[in-house]
Amino acid sequence: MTLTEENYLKALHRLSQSEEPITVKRIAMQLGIKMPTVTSMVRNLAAKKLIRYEKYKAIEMTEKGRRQALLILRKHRLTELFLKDVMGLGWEEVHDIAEQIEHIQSDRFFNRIDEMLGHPKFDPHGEPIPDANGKLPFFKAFPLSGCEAGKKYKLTGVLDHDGGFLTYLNTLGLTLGSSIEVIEVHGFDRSMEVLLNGKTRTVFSFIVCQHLLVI
Amino acid sequence: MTLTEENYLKALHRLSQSEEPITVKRIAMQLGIKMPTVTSMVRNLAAKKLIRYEKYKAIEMTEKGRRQALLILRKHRLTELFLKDVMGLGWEEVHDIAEQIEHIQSDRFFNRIDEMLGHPKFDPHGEPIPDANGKLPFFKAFPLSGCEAGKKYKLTGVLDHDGGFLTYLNTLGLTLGSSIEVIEVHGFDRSMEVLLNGKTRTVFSFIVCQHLLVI
DNA sequence: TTAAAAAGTTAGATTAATCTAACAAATTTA
DNA sequence: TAAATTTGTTAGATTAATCTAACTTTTTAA
Repeated sequence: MTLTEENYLKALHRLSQSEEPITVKRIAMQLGIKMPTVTSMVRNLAAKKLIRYEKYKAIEMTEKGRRQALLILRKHRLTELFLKDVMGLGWEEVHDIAEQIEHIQSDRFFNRIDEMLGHPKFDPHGEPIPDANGKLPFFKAFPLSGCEAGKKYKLTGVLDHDGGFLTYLNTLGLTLGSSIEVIEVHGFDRSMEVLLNGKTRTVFSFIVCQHLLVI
Repeated sequence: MTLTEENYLKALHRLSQSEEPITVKRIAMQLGIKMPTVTSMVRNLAAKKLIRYEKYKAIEMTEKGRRQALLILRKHRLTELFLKDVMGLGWEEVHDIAEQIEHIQSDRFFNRIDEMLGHPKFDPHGEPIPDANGKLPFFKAFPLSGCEAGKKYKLTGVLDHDGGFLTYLNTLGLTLGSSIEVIEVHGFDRSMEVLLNGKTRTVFSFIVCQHLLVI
């Protein structure tokens, strides 16, 4: 596959996540190119059985196409985590670099990254990381705000990457993988009494709970 | 610069290291492509002032072209070291991956690699690593076998990457950056009495000395 | 010193990815 | 439902990087 084809597959996969059908127009907007360019590329991708395409009809990904897209997504998400956790780069700068590294062809390289990160299942946005076969786990991380009192969860991601919020989590000793036990949920402001890592007891406002992704 | 242009510059730089003039034929062989392809590309590179080119004459790199080539070489060599020392991949497998990663566009990424490696000046083949401005140090590492008694050197690379040799160096506590003081050189077998890191005293055979690169 | 060989160039074709202009189909709306 | 709008396709051009075939220049060697 060429680099361009890989980028189309990624865009296609992203578009398939919404309810709207995948159209030539949407692909063109997603990639910032013109519609005729898309028309010719979808014919090419269809010839390679990566998508199903009929003139004037909505486009669908095939199982093969989805698998390829997820393998690229896996490389992208593992790379982002690696750049951040191993190389110490900031969240705001990792995306553009991962966008380039995701096209590197080397199983050894990405498997080693996966190992060094301890085979993570989610990226810090709470998005699941596809496995080496391009398969996704059935479940997805959800915000702590929807959780029940008396249950225990694991922090897998955050939805606010602002310095302030992350610093706040750090002072609580809360990192990816930490346990969060919900002791009580206060109805009046939807704040939560929580026990962190079985040690620290504190209160999370509803806003905070909305930004913490757990499984 | 396109990926292809970067690869031409790398090839050009490598060819410029030998005594032979740089010809269309040699470039074509180096890159495994046909001569007419090279002819058109050298016209392009000349238009960009990266090389000097006149029909039927030998090709020369300009200062600008050399600088670009060295910046790519810097990325390549830093990447190789990183893959090996930080990610634990083997010497035999790092080249192909570095060949791809050297084209990543991100100063942050490579500067961070440089930092994590402690700003290495040489790769383990004894080849100097160009600095962030595409400048090479004036000197190059040389084998210990040519060194004088009574002087102190720093280990910067090895020419034998066999497991056995490296294990031998490890048991002596010798790593990149270690100091080696030559106490005496025995004329009859050209072996050397040495003091390692100011502590361990031992004897290196001529063969060993030939495989240790120092400055 | 000229003929043969090697090296280099030109011309023209090909492929991937893009574009604009013009036309066609599908959808929305009056 | 017919006109207007939106969406999609075709046709043909462009650019980068490559090729083959044919021709030219330079070098080597008889």
